[in-house]
Amino acid sequence: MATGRPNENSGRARPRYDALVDVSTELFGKHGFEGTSVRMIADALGVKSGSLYSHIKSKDEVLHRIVLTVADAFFDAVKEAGEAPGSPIDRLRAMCRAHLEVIDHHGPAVRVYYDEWRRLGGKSKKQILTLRKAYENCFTEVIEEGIEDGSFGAVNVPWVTLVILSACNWSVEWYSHDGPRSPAEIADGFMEVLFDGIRADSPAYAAPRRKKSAKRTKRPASKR
Amino acid sequence: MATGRPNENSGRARPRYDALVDVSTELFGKHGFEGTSVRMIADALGVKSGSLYSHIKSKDEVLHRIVLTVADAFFDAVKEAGEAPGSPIDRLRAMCRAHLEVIDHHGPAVRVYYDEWRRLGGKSKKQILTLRKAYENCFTEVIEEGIEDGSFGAVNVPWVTLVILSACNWSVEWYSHDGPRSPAEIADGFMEVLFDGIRADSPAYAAPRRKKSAKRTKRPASKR
DNA sequence: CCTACCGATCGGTAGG
DNA sequence: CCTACCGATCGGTAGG
Repeated sequence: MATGRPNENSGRARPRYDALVDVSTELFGKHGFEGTSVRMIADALGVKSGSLYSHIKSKDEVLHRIVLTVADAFFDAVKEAGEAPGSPIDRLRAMCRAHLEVIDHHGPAVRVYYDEWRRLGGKSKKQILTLRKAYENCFTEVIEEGIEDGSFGAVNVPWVTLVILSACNWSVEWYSHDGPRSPAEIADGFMEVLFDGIRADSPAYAAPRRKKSAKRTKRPASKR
Repeated sequence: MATGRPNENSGRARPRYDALVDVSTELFGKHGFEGTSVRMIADALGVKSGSLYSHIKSKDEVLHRIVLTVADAFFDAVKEAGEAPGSPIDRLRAMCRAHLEVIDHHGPAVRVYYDEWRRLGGKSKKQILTLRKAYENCFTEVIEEGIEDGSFGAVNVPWVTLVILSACNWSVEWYSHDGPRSPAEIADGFMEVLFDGIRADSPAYAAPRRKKSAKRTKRPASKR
């Protein structure tokens, strides 16, 4: 939050600008940034293309705004979840859930974020990379705390971080708001795999079967 | 393999066509498909843009060719690794390694595959989705075998499949040929996390410390 | 927010 | 593989 938005102007409401960003988000998500013309945006707003430029300086500015908003949302949500009270495993679960909830809530803007952030210019791109790094550090810190307080074993922190980040980030490719699993259920699924592992002699699989919950045999949302 | 390439012509060598695809791959990877013009491709080949059309029917055809080649490569490599003799855990490791090796070997074509496959038209897109589904089934099958033969616990197959696919697929975002970790080392890292989990009472973390190998405290390639 | 327009560039074709 | 060109469209600006 407060990372500095393009065209920021003292918090005044700008409904035209917001509508412009919203329809641009839809179009960038569907056709890609380069595949979307300013005339497509203007048509969707019911105005002529020249009129857009009283609200924006360039098409790139709109992309920057979309990507930055999502990067802020991921960082803020995960940071808050990671700092809440609770055991390391519960906080890790809450961070995954928060990540999935951002995907759920921001919809097509998240697609634009993942697909187009690298097309941003030098300074904007660095801003995104900084936010992303801070986001990742939230995960690393909770894992390290879990090792220190005995919640987790002597795991390899970077590998564990990478696996959990991969699960969260890849979920943009298959998650659907209308799918069969909620963000919370998906976070549970991730945590189950990460916590228990798959080795046969893990305490998770010792008789009597099925601890925790009965959902071990159900399936998650369809994936690709 | 043999999934039918666009413009296929009885295996005859077509060095001009191949060079065209190679430079297009580089340019699509750097600027995106929509951000690359046929004139940029022609310039890189040292010819005029009109001359390209004696080798290709359209710019879209080139994208189809690139994406299909990578989809084939992933499927073939993972299938072969999954069918080799060995324990389920070793085969799973080999499949991850094979995935990373495809990323390593195909370089920018893999970027294009992940970034642009959804811009393909209806029939081409379905072809890609079919290959991807078959690729994923390879993982599911090995995991199921591992449960049956007692190598793994009574894990939730879809969630485990999703986590391992996420780790493999997300690696395109951070893997570098010049990075500190080989595909085999990365596969080992993934398998370590997936097999052992992170719970403190896993046999992996029982005293005496450090089984398997001593690299539990080293770090993987930098990630984002 | 509009009209009118800028120069540049787009994917692709005709005919050699 | 080239010249020459097609009509369409690009992001953006001037002046109201």
